[in-house]
Amino acid sequence: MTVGPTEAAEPVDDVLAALADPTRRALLDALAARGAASASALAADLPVSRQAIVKHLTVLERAGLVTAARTGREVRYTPRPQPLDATARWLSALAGEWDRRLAAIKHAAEHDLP
Amino acid sequence: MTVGPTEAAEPVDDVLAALADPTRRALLDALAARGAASASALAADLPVSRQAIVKHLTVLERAGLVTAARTGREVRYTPRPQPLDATARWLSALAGEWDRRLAAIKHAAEHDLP
DNA sequence: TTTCAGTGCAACCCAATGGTTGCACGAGGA
DNA sequence: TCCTCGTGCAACCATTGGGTTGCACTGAAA
Repeated sequence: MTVGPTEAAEPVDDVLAALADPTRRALLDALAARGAASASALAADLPVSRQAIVKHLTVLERAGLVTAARTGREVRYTPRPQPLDATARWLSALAGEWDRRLAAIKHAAEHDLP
Repeated sequence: MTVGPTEAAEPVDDVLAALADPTRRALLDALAARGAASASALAADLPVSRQAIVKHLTVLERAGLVTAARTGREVRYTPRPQPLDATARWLSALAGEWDRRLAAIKHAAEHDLP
């Protein structure tokens, strides 16, 4: 699972960083509601400038959470659920690992030092 | 599920923000490996100062990912898997919702505009 | 062909944040 | 009792990052 200290370029890194910003989450919500939209269209909904939206979309694209597709003079962005699901699984696995380790330590404590 | 734009004080917000930092993830890894440890002990493992560790632990505690317990003159921190699991579920549900919406939009496009 | 909506690029601003050092304080062990 | 280890607090620094404004470019409609 490679959760160890040598976690350089962890795939979930970009996703977590992208999801950490509330504006970005709102942006993803708006995108998911429409199915696909351009930066300008999204800027009309959110209380930030188009340029800010574009920056966020770039971050989201690097995280694989959206894909960009140019059609004529506009660029439509579409949400991608896959990395979301992958990260969910990663988190879940990590939680499981913690549970295991903590249980093992507790068990050892109860037996070796009574 | 309240994923809407009025997502003030979203419970996963703190968790995502906390998990977004790689140093913090390494810190959690070290903590989970030991089961529990003090800030000073953790500082011996990671390449940052104790004070930096303390700051990170504060963030993690606010996110519910660790709990602090004082024993004598030292404070031992213990990882808490629960918010991790909750966030995993939240992400998974969000991914599911995206899937639903995108499928519905695709379906509508194929039928209403043939 | 002229006009206009949508993008792309760049410079700039300010607040948040990860990190450091220095020092004072309190609890335990020698 | 004295010394020491682990904390807590505060000031401070550099960088990142979210956000804005301004301008140049391009494709499509009038």
